[in-house]
Amino acid sequence: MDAFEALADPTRRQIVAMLAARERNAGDIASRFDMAGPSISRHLKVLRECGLVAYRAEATSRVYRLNEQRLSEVQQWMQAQLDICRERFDRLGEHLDRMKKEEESDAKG
Amino acid sequence: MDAFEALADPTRRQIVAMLAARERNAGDIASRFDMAGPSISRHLKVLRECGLVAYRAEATSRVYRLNEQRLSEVQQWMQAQLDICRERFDRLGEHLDRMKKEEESDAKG
DNA sequence: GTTTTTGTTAGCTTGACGGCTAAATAGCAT
DNA sequence: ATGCTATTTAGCCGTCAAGCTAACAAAAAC
Repeated sequence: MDAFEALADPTRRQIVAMLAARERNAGDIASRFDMAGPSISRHLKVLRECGLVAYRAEATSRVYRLNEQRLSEVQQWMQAQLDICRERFDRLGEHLDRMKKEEESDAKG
Repeated sequence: MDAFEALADPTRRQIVAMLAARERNAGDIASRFDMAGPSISRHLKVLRECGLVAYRAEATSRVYRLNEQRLSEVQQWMQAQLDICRERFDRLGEHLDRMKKEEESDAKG
């Protein structure tokens, strides 16, 4: 499952948001959801496998952290589409400006 | 289906990218995929219903365009998480700087 | 070494998604 | 009116995601 699919799930987005603020162990994360432990564990696995989070073992617990790099890749795709869209919009503005000027000079000439 | 789920599908992301560049009618979009027309039509419906695209009727065809606003909302969520993550990282940097300074003044004193 | 704590894996069920073909709808042309 | 083109809707099917419970693994504590 890729990062886009992983982020499609609201529970996983919440986990990402939690880890953006600070790292947490699996139990801490699970305790904040009204959902069985194994279900959260699976969500964490999905996030791990697509590279959105990583963890380190610490005694019996696993401390998860967000992988800012992978999230950034997704963000950049969104940004790129917006840029393309807005750049086109800007061009349209310029185009209309040109049309307006030509119209004015036509009126004069 | 919300915008995050809609963007989880690669075909729909391609459509979004196509429409970021310029508006296109349904047939034009469909022709660029090795997939039956109705399948693309369904993808367009999903994108419509979550507000990522809109269309206007033009003769027998429907001209689709990207709704930059909705895409922007998704982008902003990503950005917010990254900001939180990076702000924390910056704080850590400052913290380490403080520690280093204290260490230095300890060495002197 | 057994028990406790913490977390993951296995196995099952259910519901939704995404593809297809066939049929319906809507505008345009003749 | 009839047919032509563009697009969507209906209905079907296979796959897969996400939830649950029960079982397993590994480190820590006693």
